[in-house]
Amino acid sequence: MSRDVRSTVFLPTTSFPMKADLPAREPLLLERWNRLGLWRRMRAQAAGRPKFILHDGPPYANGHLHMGTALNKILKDVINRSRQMLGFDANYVPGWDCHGLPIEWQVEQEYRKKGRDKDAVPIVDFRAECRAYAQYWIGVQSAEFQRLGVAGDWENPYTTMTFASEAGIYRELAKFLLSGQLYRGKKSVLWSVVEKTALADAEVEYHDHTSTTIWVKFPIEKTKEPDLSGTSIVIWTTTPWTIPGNRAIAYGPTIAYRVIEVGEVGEGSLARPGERLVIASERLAETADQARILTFATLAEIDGTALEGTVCRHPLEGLGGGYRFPVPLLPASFVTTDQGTGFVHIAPSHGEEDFELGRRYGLEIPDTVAGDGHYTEAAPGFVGIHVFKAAEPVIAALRERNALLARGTLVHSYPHSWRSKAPLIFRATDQWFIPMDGPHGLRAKALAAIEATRFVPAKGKNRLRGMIETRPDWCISRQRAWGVPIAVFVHKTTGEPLRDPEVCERIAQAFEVEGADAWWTRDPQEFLGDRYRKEDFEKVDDILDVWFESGSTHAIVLEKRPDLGWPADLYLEGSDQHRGWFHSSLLESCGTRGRAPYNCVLTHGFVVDAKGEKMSKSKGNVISPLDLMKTHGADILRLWVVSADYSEDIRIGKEILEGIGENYRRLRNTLRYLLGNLAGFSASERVPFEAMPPLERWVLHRLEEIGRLVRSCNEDYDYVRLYNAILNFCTIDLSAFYFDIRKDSLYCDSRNSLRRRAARTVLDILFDCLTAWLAPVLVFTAEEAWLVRHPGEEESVHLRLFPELPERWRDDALAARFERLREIRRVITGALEIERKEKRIGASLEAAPVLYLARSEDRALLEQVDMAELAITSGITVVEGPGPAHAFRLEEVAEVAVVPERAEGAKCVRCWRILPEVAASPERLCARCAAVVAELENGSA
RNA sequence: GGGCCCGUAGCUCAGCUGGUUAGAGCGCACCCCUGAUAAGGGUGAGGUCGGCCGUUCGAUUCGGCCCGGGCCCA
Repeated sequence: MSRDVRSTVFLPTTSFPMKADLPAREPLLLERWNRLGLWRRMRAQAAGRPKFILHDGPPYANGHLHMGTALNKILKDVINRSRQMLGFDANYVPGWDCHGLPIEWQVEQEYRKKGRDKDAVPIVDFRAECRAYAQYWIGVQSAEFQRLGVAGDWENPYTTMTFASEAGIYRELAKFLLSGQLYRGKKSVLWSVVEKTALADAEVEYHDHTSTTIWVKFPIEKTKEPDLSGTSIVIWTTTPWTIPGNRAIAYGPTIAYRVIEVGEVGEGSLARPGERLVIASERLAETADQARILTFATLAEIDGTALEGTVCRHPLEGLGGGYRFPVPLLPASFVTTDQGTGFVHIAPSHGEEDFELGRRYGLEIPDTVAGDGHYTEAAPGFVGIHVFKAAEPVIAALRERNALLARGTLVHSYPHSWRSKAPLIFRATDQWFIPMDGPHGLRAKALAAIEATRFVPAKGKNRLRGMIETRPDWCISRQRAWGVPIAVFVHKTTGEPLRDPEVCERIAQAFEVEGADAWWTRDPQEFLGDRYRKEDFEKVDDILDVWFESGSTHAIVLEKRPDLGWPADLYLEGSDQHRGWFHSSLLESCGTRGRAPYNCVLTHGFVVDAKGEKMSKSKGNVISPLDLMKTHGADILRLWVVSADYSEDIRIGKEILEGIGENYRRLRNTLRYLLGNLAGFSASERVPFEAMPPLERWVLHRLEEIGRLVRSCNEDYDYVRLYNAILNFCTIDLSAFYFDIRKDSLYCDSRNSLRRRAARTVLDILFDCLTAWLAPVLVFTAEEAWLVRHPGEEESVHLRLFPELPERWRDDALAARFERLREIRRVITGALEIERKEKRIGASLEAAPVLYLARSEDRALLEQVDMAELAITSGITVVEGPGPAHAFRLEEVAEVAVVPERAEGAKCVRCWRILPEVAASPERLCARCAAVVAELENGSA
């Protein structure tokens, strides 16, 4: 052999590295896209196409990204990019939720560190600091989202705190006000009597607190149940000061109760022998013990349902001339027998459950306690006493009336103010509500809108419907500073809010110019104009709940921006947003526009650890997307997103990421192999479909099939299915079959050979398809691969569309033939595997098996293709018949038998096939290779 | 405690309206190749379909209970 044969072999060559090194390479691609102005180009290119609008649910502008926000944004990005490549104009405008308590809280904490007092700072200055704080985190999060490869209008996002947004949100509120869908009512909220303000849940700390507990007798006045007449209901409470506010007693309809008559009592007992009491059976022993009742007789056992319609007298009846009202017994599911007596005293002003129950049954909601913690005139006998000092006076009054059965103390977890550390109380306060029912029928509209909306997965519909069906009126007011004000004037004598469109418009215009601060800085008379006098009105100082704000983004973003549109095609958030954004957006939009702001709602689950448990700092199982960026890269994270079923909770952990890495390498190597074998490919080399060998036509058939899957999976938002299909295609069809078979042709056939040219034509198509299909997910890798093949300053895979594949490629009959061929091939590889184990062969090219086919259809199949080529053997002999008994067979492949034989002849030094003709060649080349080598020598000579 | 939901091989997922020995890829084990080489090919072992009890001729698929987990309320 005179020359280096290896140099005549067309081995793959590419600059696309096998090692991805994503953490280093991705930032370079991001820079390139910024230089290129890729986003603007994508928009310009899609101008005029049908729009696809995924409206971004605004994350809260506070803190770094976590796995949940990363999952959410990546999923949105995959969908948007896919729609863009499907031929839509998928503009994506990211947004941020900026107002609200957490930011106020952070700013206030910074104040405290510096020893400043928030209340001493003018509200407008405080709001400015909150604004700056939000702006800072918007910058941080924006950079982090972009690092994940999320494409969007990052230069022009929306936020809820721009002056335009504040004005827009106020205009939405004004729609509710002017249409009569806004009323002021009472609500029981956690209240600090020290700061004289309502507190939100996040401002509450729970500490142990020692409370005085009391057992109180409520004499029955009226009952249907004869066993109950002349008895008293016994309640237990940890807040004696709420007794003046009592208006009802709750019982459990499924709880068993007992009527007892007190026998002997111990020393100091407040119980009187002979008196009759009603207590839950399960709580009897404990209660008797506490009351020092030594003996008692059970007079009757009754079900909770027997208590229906029973009415008691108030235990303080007559005190200070008050408490002369009936105290009804009401059924409630929250009554338990874990503690107490199985009866819960209900003070509608002083507890959430109490309040809701009171509202449902139309109870009075008295203002028994003022903001500073002192009893009002509504608490006769206690006026001016502070509730924290009320236990003894209340107990004394109860004892006087023989209404106290026992007292004690209890150490329990109790809410305290995070600021003053003082214990909190529940107190009825004025709040603003949007009614769910009534003349506007918001609930009915919302339920109808849910029916008209597509939910992915479908179970989301039930969840949202269930919440809308049972929710109380929407309380939209908060007693805070950082938000859009409920800019409403209430008439001092009528108590009615002023509903004047001109006033509202003046307020809105002021907000547009100088932001919502105007509500605090301007003279109210400016808003009221000439027709009203500010002295006649009370200016509301509450702000809007942030859920109303984010619920209005459809109006201030989709409707207002000319590059978007209303309603949205899709809202996509985590499943917690059934209670949150899906919910508030639905109510806001139904209240103002009569329908949902979205046509489709997609929900995803939560990110959990490898065991399926939630990630938390205390468990130490938190995985940060920002860390993964540094160790794995965004494409790995993105691949993780599409490889998981987002309709359920999504696990992440070391093993899972390793698996994703394996799959990533498979995809990357597929692209690399394509690139390597496409070196120097040009259009002139292309072979028309009709001239292609069956194997190529089969690959094109598979491509066409997957091309349709790409479209249907996008329609269904089913990325796992698509991802698995593409991965399996690369692994089973390409790597293990098509690529393996075509190596011989690609490496050794003449450059002019039809077979090699057809193969390269198909590789080119494969490259086009795979880079496009992977581009929405592997945004960096697909771009990197694309640029290797299509270098150019202005080039980007993200400016492409998914290829339109000709339907004529579809050939189900051909696919069926290949299915059978691959079955037969499996019998051959199975037979060769035994030979390998027995060390009779190594490479499959060392074999030239005898293939016995009993079926004539199978023999006909083998006439259309070269089975040796498909099985990568040096030869094959096809014989009619069942084959000898010792032949290799597979149970699941009927009527196929293989007798392995070693290939006869010598090994071609170029293509490594073992053929008889090579033995006769002085250069040890097969006929094909000899011709190719000659061709190359002539060409180079 | 209540509402909604989930639980198929080590991992990620398929399994239509109940019906033959429950599938795929990855991983794993073994073997081969050394011209995709921190690659590639082949063969194989892995599942009492969370558990228990029902309905049924028959249940991974329907019902109940329990266990484990998640979201939202309380």
